[in-house]
Amino acid sequence: MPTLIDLQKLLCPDLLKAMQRRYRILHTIQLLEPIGRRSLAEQIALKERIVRTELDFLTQQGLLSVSTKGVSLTPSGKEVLSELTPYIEEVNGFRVLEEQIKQTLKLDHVIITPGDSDSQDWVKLDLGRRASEFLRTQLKSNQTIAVTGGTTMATVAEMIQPLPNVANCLFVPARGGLGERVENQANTICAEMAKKIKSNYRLLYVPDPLSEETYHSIIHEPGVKDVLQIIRQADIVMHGIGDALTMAKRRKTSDHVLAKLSSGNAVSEAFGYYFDRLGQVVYKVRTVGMQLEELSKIKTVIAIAGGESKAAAIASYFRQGKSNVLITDEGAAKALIKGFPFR
Amino acid sequence: MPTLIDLQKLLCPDLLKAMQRRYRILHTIQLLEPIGRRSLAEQIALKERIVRTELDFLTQQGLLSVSTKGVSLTPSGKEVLSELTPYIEEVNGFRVLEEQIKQTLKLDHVIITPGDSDSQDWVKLDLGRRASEFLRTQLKSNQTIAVTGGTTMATVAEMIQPLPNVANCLFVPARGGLGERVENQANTICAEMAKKIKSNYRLLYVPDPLSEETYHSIIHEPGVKDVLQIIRQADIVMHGIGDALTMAKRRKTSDHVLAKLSSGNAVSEAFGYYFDRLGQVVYKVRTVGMQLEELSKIKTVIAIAGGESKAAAIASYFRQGKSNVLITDEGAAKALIKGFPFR
DNA sequence: AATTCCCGGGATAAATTCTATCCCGCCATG
DNA sequence: CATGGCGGGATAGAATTTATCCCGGGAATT
Repeated sequence: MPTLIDLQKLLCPDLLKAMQRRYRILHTIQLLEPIGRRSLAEQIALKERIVRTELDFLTQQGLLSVSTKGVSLTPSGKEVLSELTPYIEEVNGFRVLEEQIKQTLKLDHVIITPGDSDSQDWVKLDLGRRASEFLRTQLKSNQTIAVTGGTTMATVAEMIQPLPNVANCLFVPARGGLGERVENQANTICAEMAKKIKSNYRLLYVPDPLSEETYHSIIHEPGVKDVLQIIRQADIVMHGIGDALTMAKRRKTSDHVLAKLSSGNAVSEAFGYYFDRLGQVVYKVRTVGMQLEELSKIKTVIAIAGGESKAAAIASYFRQGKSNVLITDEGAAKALIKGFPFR
Repeated sequence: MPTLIDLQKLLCPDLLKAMQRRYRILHTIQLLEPIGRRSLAEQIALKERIVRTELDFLTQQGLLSVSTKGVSLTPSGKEVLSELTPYIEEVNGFRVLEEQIKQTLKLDHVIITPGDSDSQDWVKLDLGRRASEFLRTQLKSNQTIAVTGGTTMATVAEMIQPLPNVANCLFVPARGGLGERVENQANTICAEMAKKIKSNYRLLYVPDPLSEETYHSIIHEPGVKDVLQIIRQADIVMHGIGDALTMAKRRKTSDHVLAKLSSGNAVSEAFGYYFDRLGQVVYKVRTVGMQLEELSKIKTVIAIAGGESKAAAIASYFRQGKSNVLITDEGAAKALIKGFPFR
């Protein structure tokens, strides 16, 4: 028994595309509001005259309000967007994709957002928003959440909203500081998330990576030892998946290690582990924090990564990865299913 | 919780309009196939170039097949049309209209078809089709069906299809012959319906109307007496509702009777009864056959009438009418609800 | 066999809509 | 005060839609 969408795909496919386009416009406005026509046009790769036509129409329908600062969603615009989301996902065939990936990678949950983070910034924001919404469904009072750093995790912190029914949680960084911008460091993200949902946090002031000598010395520091203990007892972990060489360079890895990663055909990186296409660990940097083996004991491990170019890294990580939830975008999902690079 | 249609009405009303137009095209083709572009354009009041564009698209989508005789629905075209019907009715708000009329006229069932029979012939055909489909849901083996004459009833006979699960039914004319074309007479319609569903029929060879003297004589004729007995025991009655003066003229009513109908402000006619706007009987012609009072004893009495111009007659009849099912069209339904002429 | 009617496919011209691009004044921010 | 981003205004060219008509083929009717 076909749904209305199945019938409309056959009877007026062009107009479904129009619906998708308007949804995308509203959705992007929701993430970036208030935003002007030209910026929006740039974000969603449409000419400004076309965006204007659509904005005029949506405003006329009462879904947008216009000011000199830009356009924003009205309350009914927000409601329409929210109610429409499942239908748009049905149009996009996301349910099918989610199920395929779920079974292929043997996961408990897969969530796919529209777009491709490689092309549009708002897609990564949306990943963050969906990840925080998923966290909301899982989180209970008095729980401990360990989070990693990275740009995608930064969007989770940016998009997370207060959780009224949850109290007295504890956020900890899953690993030490990174050689990157402070706002993408686990400590910063951890603190921001904790503040936003009015919970506590502990920070980890250790370099990452570090020498064996320093490692053996630093793990006995009381301030470090305590946090490590908390990290190991986390109920939920949220982490990104990185492209191996990109992450290595970002972390100012030495030339000889870079050479090793290259010769080992490293594809992905998570928690200091570098994996090749088959999921084999080709390098491990010494870190203070959550270790890959420890993930097996944790009930909810959420991986967040998107972009078509990340598909290989995602597939590589999940060959051995212990995460049981993936939040990704349409670009990555389709590339995963295309069989590149796995199977 | 809004449906997808509610959301699409707001976000892309053009999509719904296009869907409605394509539905109407497919629907009209189903009723009149095979039909050419120019005829179809005329039927649905669109320019032939526009119809061509739509036909090209629908053919490309596999819903139509094209021959030198005209276009027809493909099997999947028929299926799509069938599956889409409830959605189109939701778009058109027919459910709401049906419910309103059901409650206003205190009926068991109301069925509304798209269009207005005043404007397009295919709408009357569709009334006939829907009426025969409804009959199919009600009819059981060994039942008796009494039918009247008229152009609308003729379309029921034209559109009815064999009923595999029903046997040994008996069709009888609800009243005697009319002063009109033979194909619209109750006898003809009765015979045609019976033949189409492989059942039996009895005919009634009596003039209608007739004098008191002839009446008292003819009702004792064995051939008439038997059929009258069967008519009174009918399980189902299907009848039309006529505009009073139109019917009177069609039946070659005398001038003095016409004057009486006019002075009595007759609005509708059924079973030889002429009703004014308030449902009062202003005139009764003597007929051999089903009488108005006898309808109360019959379980299923189906009235079939459409066209905006018929709304007054429908309302007038139902002020006192004993029918419990109405099958009408959108034009009549909307006029009924507009409060003209009742309430 | 001839004629008529309706068919699909072909075609042109005019009207309408869409699209690309740029400009102006206003407002907020640094 | 300068700068950046905003909405609203505007024109020109491109694309699509719309209106209308014609031709040859096939089927039905006379």
